[in-house]
Amino acid sequence: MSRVLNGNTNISERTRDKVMEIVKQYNYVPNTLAKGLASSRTYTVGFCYDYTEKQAVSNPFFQMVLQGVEDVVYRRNFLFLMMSMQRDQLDASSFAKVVTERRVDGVLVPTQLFTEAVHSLLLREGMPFVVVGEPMFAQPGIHWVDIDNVQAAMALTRRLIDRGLGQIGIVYDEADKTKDKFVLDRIEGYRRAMGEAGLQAKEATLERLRGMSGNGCGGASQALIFSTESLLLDWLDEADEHPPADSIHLATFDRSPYHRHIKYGVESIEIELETMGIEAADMLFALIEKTELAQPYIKIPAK
Amino acid sequence: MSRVLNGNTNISERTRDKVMEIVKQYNYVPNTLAKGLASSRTYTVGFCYDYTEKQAVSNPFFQMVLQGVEDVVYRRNFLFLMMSMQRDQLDASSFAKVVTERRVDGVLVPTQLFTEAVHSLLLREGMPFVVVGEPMFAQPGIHWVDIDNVQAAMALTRRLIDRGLGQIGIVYDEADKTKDKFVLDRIEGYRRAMGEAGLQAKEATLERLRGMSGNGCGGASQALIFSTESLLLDWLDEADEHPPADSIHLATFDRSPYHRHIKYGVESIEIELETMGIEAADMLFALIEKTELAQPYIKIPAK
DNA sequence: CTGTTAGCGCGTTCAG
DNA sequence: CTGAACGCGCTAACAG
Repeated sequence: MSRVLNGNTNISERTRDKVMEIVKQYNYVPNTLAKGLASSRTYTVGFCYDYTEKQAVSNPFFQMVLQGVEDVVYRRNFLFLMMSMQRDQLDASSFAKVVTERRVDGVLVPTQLFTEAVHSLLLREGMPFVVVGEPMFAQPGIHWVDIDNVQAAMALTRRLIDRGLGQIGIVYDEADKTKDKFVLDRIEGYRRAMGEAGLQAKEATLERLRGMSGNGCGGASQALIFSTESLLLDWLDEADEHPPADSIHLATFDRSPYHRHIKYGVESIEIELETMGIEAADMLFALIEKTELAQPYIKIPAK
Repeated sequence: MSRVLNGNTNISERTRDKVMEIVKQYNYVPNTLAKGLASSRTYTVGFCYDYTEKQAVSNPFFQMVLQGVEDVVYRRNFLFLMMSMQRDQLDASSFAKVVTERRVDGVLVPTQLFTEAVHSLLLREGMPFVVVGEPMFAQPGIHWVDIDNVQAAMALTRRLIDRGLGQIGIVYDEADKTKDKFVLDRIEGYRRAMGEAGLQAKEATLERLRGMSGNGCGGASQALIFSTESLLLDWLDEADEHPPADSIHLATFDRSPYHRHIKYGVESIEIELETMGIEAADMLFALIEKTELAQPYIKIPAK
């Protein structure tokens, strides 16, 4: 009986039909748990998320990536489990529990959560995994998918340059720089675009910008690119107190419907979060099925 | 052996210790699947979410509620599964799959997704459930938890009144009104607060407001309360084209860090989404354990 | 109190 | 090609 349901070939037409009929009759639903117990697979993948990140700040990231993941997971007839994890509280997390109990066939881990401790746990348990976002530390055998932040920053910068803006600065946060790889990539992309246009790159933290306030909050820039959205919000706070002298353009990597209602124009670039979720899930399934992967990682270009 | 792990009382100290030692020694991890198969429980609850809702619009709702849910789910040593569902595509949804395969012990369903079809499926399968948000249709035996939107609207309205604003209108969308119960509640709360203050309530759709544009986009109001955030965004779009003649205050029920940077002041009220998640999950566990519930539903007051 | 055994519902043999 | 038996790891019921 299990043979017909699982598409085994060695089955006569007649038997198959007979089984199918009874299946319909009793409207039989296979028990995934039992199936899993017998085949030692769970037909479930896990998605790990940051418990500490309580910010309700417009965070399309989470939802969009999830959307993509769910898409392919559903198509494969899998389900997916959410696993919370507190930073540096690995043992107490439901993530650790799920992995050690082997309640999933593979996991997706956001780069912010992918510490060396997480990595070794995964390795020890032999659990397939894909990191969402480029990992903060390089190690052979780690598969990941990320947005091509260098390329996105170049595109965004070029867009400002094409507008005739020559004085363009980029704002970053010192702490983010060591914590999030994408901040470095965005700065890098900005530099390249400026270099190609023969313009001078100017990088500053919010504090440095404040020091240059003789020229307003923009430090003599016509445009400011914010490496993260929260920096943009911080800058806006300060601009309320000390408005910049000259007109200024703002730009960021996240989109918000509020942008067009801000006093200053806010330019942004579309980042394909959903695609990232899809690619990550596809990669994970390849690992689960031990398919040979063409490449250890994928970078998704922004449009 | 199963007896000691599951906290059975009829066990001698000596045996318990002996078992525990061996457990440590082999660092044994119980297999939840097998446990589930034997006890016909899954130690998992499902959270159903809207697949069609692709809007990355500042939607703290989802995340915040999830946060609360995860909190209590984790504390109970359960896990939770995400189940997508397309509106009016019940059969094809992973929600239906999870429920009929009994891969969870109970589910949480957002009111927007809680149709009669969903209800009868749940009933047929005998699956415990809690609706997140007040259901659109009344039926005995449905348990739900919601924000007290009437109270929240009253609080928000009063806050505007206390500011000395007398001409306060509320904006709603005709379609939302039939689809989302909370819109009705918010209008109701607004009415009450206005009534108590002896002020005249003025309700309008965005279209009606446009008609009154002789007096600007606000229709002679000093303040506008938007029943949903997307309406606020729509209004802002129109205000860019035809700015209101007089100064105007805006108010809404969702918070966004962008609000304070909008040309007009935006007042908002804190809605305790996380609490809603906690209460919903608690209620679900009560149902799963067949505990007697004090009340069929819970309304959470806004601060 | 404790050791033993029969399923839970499937996949996977192994004979026929 | 097909039916039957066994085992996945655990709980629950049954004797001791």
